[in-house]
Amino acid sequence: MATTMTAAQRREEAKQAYDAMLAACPSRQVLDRISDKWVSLLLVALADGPQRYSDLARRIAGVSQKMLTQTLRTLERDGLVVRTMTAAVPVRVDYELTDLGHGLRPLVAAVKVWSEANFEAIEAARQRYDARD
Amino acid sequence: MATTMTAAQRREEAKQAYDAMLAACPSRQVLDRISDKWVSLLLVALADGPQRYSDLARRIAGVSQKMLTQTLRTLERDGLVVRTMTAAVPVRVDYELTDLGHGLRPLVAAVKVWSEANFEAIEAARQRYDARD
DNA sequence: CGGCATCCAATGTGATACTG
DNA sequence: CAGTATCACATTGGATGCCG
Repeated sequence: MATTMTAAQRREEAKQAYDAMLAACPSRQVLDRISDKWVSLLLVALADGPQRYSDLARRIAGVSQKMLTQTLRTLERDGLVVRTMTAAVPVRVDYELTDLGHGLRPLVAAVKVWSEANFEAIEAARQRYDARD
Repeated sequence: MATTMTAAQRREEAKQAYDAMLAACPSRQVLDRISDKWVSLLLVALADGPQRYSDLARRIAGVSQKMLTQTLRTLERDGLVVRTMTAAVPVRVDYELTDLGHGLRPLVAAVKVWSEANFEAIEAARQRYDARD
């Protein structure tokens, strides 16, 4: 039986090692969280100040209602964004970066700047790679 | 017929708008690319210098062989990493950051530092959020 | 207007087995 | 050692309809 357990055991160990690393390495969780397609985009969009839900939906072309709401919820939960609801008809909801969110903003901005500066180099590298044998 | 087309039309327009934004906004593509769970981890792991494939697999606990290879391939294609194969028995393959990759490294490192510094604040925000009614 | 719930298709990811 | 190939499954994400 020992041999038949080996695979499962290794899997278990690997998973535990991963979980342990997750717990021991907080940056991993945060890194995973902001390594989200829409998070960075949203952070950039909110950099200009408070925005209405519909404004965000318009500014971030291609985002579905579901993803926009979902992403905003996680950002709110993580304390990076505050949601302000104004009771009126129709309802008005604004989203705004918190201090915590503002702290992350320059980092995302830096990545954005880097991306714009090095986009051509990456594009060239891709073409070189695809053209190779 | 005009009414039945509306939904499809809106979808088409949205997609075109998204594609246009992708083309017009290069940072979007790069942002999406580095907004990958394993890319940032790999960049951090490679910061110390060249690493063998098996070393990387060991250092980044929880990554599957498939994801490791796949991520390394895209990084190589994007010109952020170089792959060096040494013909021997057994074969030896090393991965190393390029100049381009090194340029991105401090940015990822900054995010990592921020994550470690603000992890507790985020954790606290989550608990506050989850405890709310 | 700003959502939420549901269903469904596409994609991502992992486990496993096999190869030079 | 450093992969590739395949299958199965989980997650993502979009479409749609309904609600306060």
